[in-house]
Amino acid sequence: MASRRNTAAPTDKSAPGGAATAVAVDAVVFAMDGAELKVLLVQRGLAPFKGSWALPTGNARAGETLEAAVARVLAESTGVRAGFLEQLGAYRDPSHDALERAVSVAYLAFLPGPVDVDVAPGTTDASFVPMRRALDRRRTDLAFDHHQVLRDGLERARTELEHTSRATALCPPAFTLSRLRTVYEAVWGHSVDAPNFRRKVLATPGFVVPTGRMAAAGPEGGKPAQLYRAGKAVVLQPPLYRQQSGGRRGF
Amino acid sequence: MASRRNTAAPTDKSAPGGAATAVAVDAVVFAMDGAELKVLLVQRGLAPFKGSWALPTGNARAGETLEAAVARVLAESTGVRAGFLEQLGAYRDPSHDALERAVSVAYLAFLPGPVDVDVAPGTTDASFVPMRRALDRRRTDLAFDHHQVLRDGLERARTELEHTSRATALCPPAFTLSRLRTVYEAVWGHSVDAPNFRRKVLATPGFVVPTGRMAAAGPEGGKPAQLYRAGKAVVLQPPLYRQQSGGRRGF
DNA sequence: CCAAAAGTGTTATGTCTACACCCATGA
DNA sequence: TCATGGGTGTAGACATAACACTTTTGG
Repeated sequence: MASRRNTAAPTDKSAPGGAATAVAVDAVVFAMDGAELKVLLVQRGLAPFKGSWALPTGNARAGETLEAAVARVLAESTGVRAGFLEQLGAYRDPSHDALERAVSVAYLAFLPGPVDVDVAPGTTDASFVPMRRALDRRRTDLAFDHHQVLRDGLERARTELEHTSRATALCPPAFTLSRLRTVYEAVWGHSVDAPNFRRKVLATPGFVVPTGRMAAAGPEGGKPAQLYRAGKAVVLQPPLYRQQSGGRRGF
Repeated sequence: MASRRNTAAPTDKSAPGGAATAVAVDAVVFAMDGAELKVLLVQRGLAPFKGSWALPTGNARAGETLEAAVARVLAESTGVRAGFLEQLGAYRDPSHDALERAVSVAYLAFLPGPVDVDVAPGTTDASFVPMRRALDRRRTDLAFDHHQVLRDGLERARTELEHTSRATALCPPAFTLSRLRTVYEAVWGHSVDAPNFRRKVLATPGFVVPTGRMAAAGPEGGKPAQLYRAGKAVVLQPPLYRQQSGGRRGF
């Protein structure tokens, strides 16, 4: 899954010449793997939290926007390139020493599937791990306040799926409505009625656009499905409501 | 409106003994004044942006949470105390010099009405100004990236009113449903049908609770209205939808 | 009595949910 | 022909918007 990378080592420090900015950026990168939602984690090889898992993180450089910083940190520490990174919030790290990590700003990104991950110098492992495992404190010990950041990222993703078309970012360029539905089911943690889902998606102009092509039928048969691509709409009006979180089947 | 304060001058710098944290906090404080929405601004008496208006802002101190920092900065620079401050987002200041304001974290608060505002040392004026004027670049020149922060704050307030009971924070402890409706109209920038609004608010359990008391009738007469107080519900289910922003009457 | 504002009723229209049912494919 | 999954139909429950109407006050 993760391969040792050969490129030059990132410093993971502030840019030489610039003053220490004390601003860290964290990346919450979600990806679908089959019907399962996974998140990108790295295992730290250096203090603090050596040996713990963590979200990809690093320091912003002087003169760099936060978006550029998180994209660079993500690429340098895992080799992963994310298209759109959306700000999740700012976190005052409880373990902050005065200059380093005075504050960290978390960003959220969606990928269609798990991609090859580099293990950068300073880390001992890096991979996409199932959400359920990543959020379980008994099984995964996350560095800094990354447990809270990850929880917030999941909650943000859940409401994003209700109100925007961002779910298509968790699908490949061409996808069936079933694939899109499994995204909703994986993120929300409960099943979604297929006929009604189909109608609501197609009734929202610009959510998905038919490609005219068909997907191959599954190995067990079944009617071949129409292939769609993401449309230009961003806001879903009306929204796609998830189940009230009374009976939780999710994480 | 604004009174000169006599208390000790805040330093508006990082705490003595702590290292420079480079983390600024900004406060977006909304208040209702009659049927109008206003925002708290201060006129800067010091560089940078001397003479410009700005949101109350200052630096976080070492060891201080962001919430504590913004509450302290708000109180020190205007004398205003806000109950609940909600994080709006992190902004990389385009005009940042390496150590100061490397990043600023904005917070949002609601007050029932304009309160007395102190003019702290380092500022030449401070008051609640109408949203329309504050957002109009030709009439109000805001320091830093505060124009964008203010726009984001208004947009956040608009969606908060749709999905949560936060609108009650813009009302006094006891209020009529008409008062609550004017809050929605002021923030959304369009009128709301009174009968339907009433029904939806009362149908949402825990949104408002009747006090049993009645408000006095207005100067021009009219049936006296029931007084309500805020309930314990936070999320509105179903939401109170604002008008689609096709015909904008607002800001 | 009139104007003003609170509050109730009503109706047409739309939306959501749950589930029955049909269609096309692989084995 | 059967299991599997794609796709359509539909009926009841529920929510919404628009507006007519009644009630209670001050002038």
